[in-house]
Amino acid sequence: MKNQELARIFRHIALYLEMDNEIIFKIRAYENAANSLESLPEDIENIYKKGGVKALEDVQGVGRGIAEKIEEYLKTGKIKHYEEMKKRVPVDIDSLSAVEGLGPKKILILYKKLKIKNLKDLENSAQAGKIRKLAGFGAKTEENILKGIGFAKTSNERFPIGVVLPVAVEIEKRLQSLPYVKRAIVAGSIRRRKETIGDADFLVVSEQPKKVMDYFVSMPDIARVYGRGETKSMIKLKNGLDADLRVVPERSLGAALNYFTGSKEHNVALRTIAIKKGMKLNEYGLFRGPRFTAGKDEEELYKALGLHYIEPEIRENTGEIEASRKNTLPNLISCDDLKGDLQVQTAWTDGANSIEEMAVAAKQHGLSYIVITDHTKSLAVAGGLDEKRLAQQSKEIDRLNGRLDGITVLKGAEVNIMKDGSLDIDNPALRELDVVGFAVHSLFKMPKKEMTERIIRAMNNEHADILFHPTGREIGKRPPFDIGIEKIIDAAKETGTVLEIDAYPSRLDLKDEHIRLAIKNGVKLSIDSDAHNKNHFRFLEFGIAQARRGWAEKKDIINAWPLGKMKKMLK
DNA sequence: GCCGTTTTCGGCCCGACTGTTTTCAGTCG
Repeated sequence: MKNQELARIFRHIALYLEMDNEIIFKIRAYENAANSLESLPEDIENIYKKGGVKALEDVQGVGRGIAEKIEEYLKTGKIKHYEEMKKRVPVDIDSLSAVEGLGPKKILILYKKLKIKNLKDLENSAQAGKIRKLAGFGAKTEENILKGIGFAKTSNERFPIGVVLPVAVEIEKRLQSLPYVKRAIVAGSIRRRKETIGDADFLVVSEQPKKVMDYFVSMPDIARVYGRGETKSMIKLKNGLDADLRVVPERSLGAALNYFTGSKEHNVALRTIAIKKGMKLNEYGLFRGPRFTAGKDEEELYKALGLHYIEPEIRENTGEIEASRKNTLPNLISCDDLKGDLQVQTAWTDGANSIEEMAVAAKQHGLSYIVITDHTKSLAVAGGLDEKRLAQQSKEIDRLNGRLDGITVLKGAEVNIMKDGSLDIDNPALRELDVVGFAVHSLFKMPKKEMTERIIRAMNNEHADILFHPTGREIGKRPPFDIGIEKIIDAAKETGTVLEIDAYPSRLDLKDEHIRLAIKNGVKLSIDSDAHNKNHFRFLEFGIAQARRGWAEKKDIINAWPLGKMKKMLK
């Protein structure tokens, strides 16, 4: 899929245009196209193959000019215009612009005056004291560049939501406990529950902003202070996470929360609506001329714009605003809607706790049923179960259900999909299970066509109920398998197979846009913790967030249904 | 360069902080 490559090129073109002092709107057009391509669930090459340049122009942010550049890239692997730009200013634009405080204008001057092309050149010139002598630069800038180089390696890093959320909530609590703080809220991509987080945004209501700033920039776990102003400060924590804090007056809380929650694209769209209505929207409120119209809370703000309230998880400007205007927003699944968990590992294989311990923990978590899905025999590293051991486990589950109260334990397995698409447990044994989960755990690098066919063949097994972690990715560690997700979704619909949203923080698989695509095609989903110990049921929260980002409703998620109805959905 | 429930031409989101400046450009989100 070339979507990301093209997005990166258009981002570079935008930077080069900025060096040339091109008008801001042309630059934004390239950035918009890059954003749009990055979040496009369909393969741009497919779109082009099906409908040519005309179809490309239907993509948001892509017009005649950029469509032709996409075509050129798909046909020749290059974009002439871009190649010329690179030739004229041959610098490593990604790594240089990753240095905090270094943008296209400064990069151009550094190249022209000092022939700086990459981080190494930059470091040498800075250390030699050459940068401070350039017009528009100074000793402070040089110092910041040197600091920035040290941080550049980590500054682009994104952290899984599962790692960041507890840290952010902790800081939120600390801020909230200060006597001069009225409200403290985590906003930004954390509030939108994006799967990975670039930085943490905190919003505070206080009448003593200076005191808040003092506290924030001197917290014990800070590695660096980027900036500190009257109402805004930026820091880096020792764990590598960047954090921003803004203080606003109370009447602006809703507008500020909306602004700092984003996404940027969503905000821009809202502001455009405000302008069309003869108003102005910023983080302090919605204004008609000098008159404050709305902004104390978000509901009032959306209403004043002629919209229904939009949940943070879907504020990505991917159709939510239109749906809000027409009052066709989804009724998103919520945190307490889940009744069961359909993927749970135990000490029978690579889990840490017994079946009973997992069942008790699940009940405490508010669930009324779980499925035990230990690995199967071909996954030797996990001590996978064979048909005989599965039968033994089944007897233990029967005994346990006789004893347990308020929670039902179902029999299942996480069966391996073999190279040829067959399953590693025979059909008579599968028939005995309540829920057959199945997944790829080997030969991750198969070519796209073979991998897709392999999985689809497994989906056609008469007992195969739920495809676990369908794309196999591990965030920050392993890319997804090369598969045709559209074909998998079609096959799920045809075979009545459920697709999983694996809530394990490093997986979050399926991802949001695939969830939305699956739902659009009438495919049912499950949200499972993939728990490997009794504390892992809390991961369900992240799966629900992921499902909400994919516009999922209760009716789409089979383990939000009562046990009887859920079982009827299975093969 | 994109886009259209004002428009196929004339618009295009808004503000904070820093550093190097004597009033602002560059960068960031």
